[in-house]
Amino acid sequence: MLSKKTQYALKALGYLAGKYGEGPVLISTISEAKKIPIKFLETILLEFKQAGILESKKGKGGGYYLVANPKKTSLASAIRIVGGPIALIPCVSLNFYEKCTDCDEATCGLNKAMLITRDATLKILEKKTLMELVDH
Amino acid sequence: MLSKKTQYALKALGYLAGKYGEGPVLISTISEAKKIPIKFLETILLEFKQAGILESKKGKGGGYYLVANPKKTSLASAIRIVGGPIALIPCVSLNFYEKCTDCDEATCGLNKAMLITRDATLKILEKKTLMELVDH
DNA sequence: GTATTAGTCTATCAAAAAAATAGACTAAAT
DNA sequence: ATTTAGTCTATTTTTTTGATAGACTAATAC
Repeated sequence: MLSKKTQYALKALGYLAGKYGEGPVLISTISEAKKIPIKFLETILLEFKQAGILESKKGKGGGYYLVANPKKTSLASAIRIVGGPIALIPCVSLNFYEKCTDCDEATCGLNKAMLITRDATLKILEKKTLMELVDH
Repeated sequence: MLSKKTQYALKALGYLAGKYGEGPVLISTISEAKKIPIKFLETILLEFKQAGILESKKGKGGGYYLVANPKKTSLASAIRIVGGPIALIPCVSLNFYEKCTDCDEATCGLNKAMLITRDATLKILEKKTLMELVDH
């Protein structure tokens, strides 16, 4: 299950994707529209800015906006920025890999099963983009 | 990511699947083989017993064993017993469903994307069985 | 029938992660 | 200069996860 932070993040990105090309959107606007605690949302948006997905403008008429076309960013990369692993167990994670203490990956049945699962999940999340998060 | 408890659970079931038909296995044996804290493992095995996956025998020569052929139990059901949701967000979970507070599922883009992801994951986890967890 | 073995149950406890909040600071626009 | 709005640092609260202790009960062997 994705953490609440990650869910908030995806909702916020979906909202911004829907406003793409319309200039900066206030944090408070997103917060109210998507029912996200404003201070929590601030840190989420900052992380995306630091990752290069979002840009911001200060002062009057400021806010956050997507740098690139929402079709350019996959859900997988968005989740990784803010939420961490997509794989179900660490020994099968691309970006958050950790070696098992008690088993040999070459012979571990669990490893193999989870690897297949991760591939299927990833295949979808790499293909889907922020565009798909826009409500209709 | 699956909780450590769920990972322990799958490892334990894999071990028992490998010993299927050979009579009861001591908790302590599984604990040592798979490096699982014994008291933690006790509660996990109990949960599986209560769910009807495992059976146990007390006293000398006792232990835990699989009730049915390991091919009969899917990874999805094993995970659900001990670990909870497989879906990435609650509004898309079959067994741990929770309604979103801030969106309409019919029009929510996130909901739709996560539904597709869940289906793909589930398709695999429903097909794979405890048999696949056996090391080779 | 009593000693031993091994699972069962209840109760906590500790640590880590997740979620939320507060407030001072800085940049930009009017 | 003032207002607006994002940035940064710090802290707190809550929840979840992971781990442990010990008394109890059932079954077997002798």
